[in-house]
Amino acid sequence: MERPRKHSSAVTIHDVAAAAGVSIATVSRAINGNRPMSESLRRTVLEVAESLGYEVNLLGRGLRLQRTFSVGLVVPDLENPFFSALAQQLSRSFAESGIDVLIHSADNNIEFEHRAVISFLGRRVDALILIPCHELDSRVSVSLAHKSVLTIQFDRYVRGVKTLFVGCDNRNGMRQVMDHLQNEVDLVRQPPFFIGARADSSTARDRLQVFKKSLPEGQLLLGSFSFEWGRKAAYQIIDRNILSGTIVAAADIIALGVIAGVIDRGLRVPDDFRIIGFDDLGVSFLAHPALTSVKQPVEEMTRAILDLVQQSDWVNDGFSYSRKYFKPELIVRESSPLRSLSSP
Amino acid sequence: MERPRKHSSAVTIHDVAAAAGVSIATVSRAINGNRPMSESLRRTVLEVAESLGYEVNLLGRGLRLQRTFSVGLVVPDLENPFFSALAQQLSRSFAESGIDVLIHSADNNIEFEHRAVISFLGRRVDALILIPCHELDSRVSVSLAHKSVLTIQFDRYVRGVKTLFVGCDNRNGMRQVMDHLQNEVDLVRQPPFFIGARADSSTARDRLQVFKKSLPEGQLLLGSFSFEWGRKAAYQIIDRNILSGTIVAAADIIALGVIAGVIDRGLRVPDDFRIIGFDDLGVSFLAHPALTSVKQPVEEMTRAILDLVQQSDWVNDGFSYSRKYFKPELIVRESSPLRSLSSP
DNA sequence: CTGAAAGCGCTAACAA
DNA sequence: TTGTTAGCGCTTTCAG
Repeated sequence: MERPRKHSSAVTIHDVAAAAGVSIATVSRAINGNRPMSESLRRTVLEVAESLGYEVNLLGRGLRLQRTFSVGLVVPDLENPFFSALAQQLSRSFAESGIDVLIHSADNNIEFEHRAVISFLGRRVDALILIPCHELDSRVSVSLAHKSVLTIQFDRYVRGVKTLFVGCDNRNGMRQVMDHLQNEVDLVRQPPFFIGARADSSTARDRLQVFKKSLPEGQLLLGSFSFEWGRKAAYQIIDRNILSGTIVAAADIIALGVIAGVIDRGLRVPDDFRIIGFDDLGVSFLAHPALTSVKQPVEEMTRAILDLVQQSDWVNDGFSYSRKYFKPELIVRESSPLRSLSSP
Repeated sequence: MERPRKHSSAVTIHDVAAAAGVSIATVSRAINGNRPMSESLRRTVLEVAESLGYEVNLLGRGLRLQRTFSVGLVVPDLENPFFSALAQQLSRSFAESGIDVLIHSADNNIEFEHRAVISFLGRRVDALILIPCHELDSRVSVSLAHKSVLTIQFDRYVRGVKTLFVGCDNRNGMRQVMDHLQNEVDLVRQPPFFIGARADSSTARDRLQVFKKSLPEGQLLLGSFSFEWGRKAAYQIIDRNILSGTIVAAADIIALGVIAGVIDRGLRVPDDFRIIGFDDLGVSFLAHPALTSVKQPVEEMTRAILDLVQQSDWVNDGFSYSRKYFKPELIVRESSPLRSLSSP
């Protein structure tokens, strides 16, 4: 009964038309249901379609309509929980819109990222949402996309290509962190550490710059957005015989590593080190103790992307170049509690 | 210079043909490069194509070829790091094959999962790789897919639909865990706990069954594959005034929660509780102390999927129904060290 | 070695 | 209200 034939040459609109004794136009109308036709005929046709197991061929429809009701999302790395959380949220926001979110991972590889873009362009997605791997190297991919389709940079952006952008106001977020510290720590006696990522993405750069500017005497350790780097950096600090202080991490995934490193060395959070993260998204709920972090308003962001895509159906005169920055919010938790550790 | 026109009505093979002064057939041949033609002409045509910024329209090609060089992957939830790791690995294995992996998240929702399947079928993917949400409820989606396209169930499977399957031998893995315990713990005096997931997926069921069968006196706590459940279950155990023992978790994500719960209550791993996970994939590297776990051979599994897809190009006589189970490997780490805690 | 033409499945003018 | 037909962009027979 359920043995499928390969090359089952799927049933088409023609088969349905033949079986129902109508023209293919009628079948199309019945299916799309947007144009006047006799209700009884529609029902019959739909029943026939159903019984034949007809499923619309979206290649044919897309070719004809010049619209595929799909958007492509290219993420740098699905294994990074921050990005997979963004992907998940984006899918969720699009779920009821009738637009599919197709996801491609670049595996942190400029070459693969480029192929993903080419592939999505070839498949004629209605929009391309791009979290670029690299601030400079991703530029060709972004501008290639921008030439032929509505392109939205998400979370990070490359310089020099004026596409739409939706992301978080990282500078504002880091300023909130610095204000928080100002109230809780004697910044001069006990200058905090910044464990960040090398400035090859706009997020890494923005977060770093604000820290540096507002606290020039702070110490910087730069690596990658990864757990391993956080742990290693914590070791480096402690092995310099610094046994307490404040650590600002550029992302929660780093902060998690820092916590692990601190504990590995037999010290405690927040008693010895107070630790602050960024993102509050992805794995941050795994942190122990609960992590003070800057929460990105993901849902607002992904909804904004949906709006941009839907709105572009109506606005035909070229793409606008707006950048939407969403304000994040510092959430103080156990890893950096609200009692002052500084003493006069 | 780079201002794009909306409705830029992308350049087609006809434009290239006109510009190069040849027929569209020639352009097609030049691009696909599989059929004899004068090398010099080919070069010219390709140059023209390049200069016009031509990109092949994969909808047209797919319609004509009845083949899209793409596979669809439907995962239950990208926010679960285990699934996003599988997705990442699958993409990686397909990277060099010329076949795109398009990913859809079902957001743990049977309805969305069904839509994802419909969507992929409509887009005529060459194969559908499915990690079903639910052992029973996903059946309609799986069998729908199975009717029209090469369908591979991955990691878990639904009952009653004979598709290909690629996954891990969970029963064998759990048996390795039990053997490990047998050597390290006095199972009768100190019967381990199993913190698992309700048996609504084949993985949850297989792991649970082996534990139950080989240790009927063990205690079972069943919830979901989540960090929160692990933590809650740990609280439940400790709040019964059980302050030491062995805990087998059905997945690393649960084990992470268990560790957090144990530490929350002021106890230690492995000194008070020895903890064992399953998967060794996704977030397991975040565990602290390092987690004893059953490592799934993901790379082998995803490569097997690639093989199946590629092989199906050659084998035309229906789909075979083989199930490929890959042997996992217990890796003992700090959370359940190799010194015996049992005393004679 | 190259071109003309058919047709993949679909939707939307245009006719009836 | 329904049918006929063109054509979206592509590859591939079949002629030349």
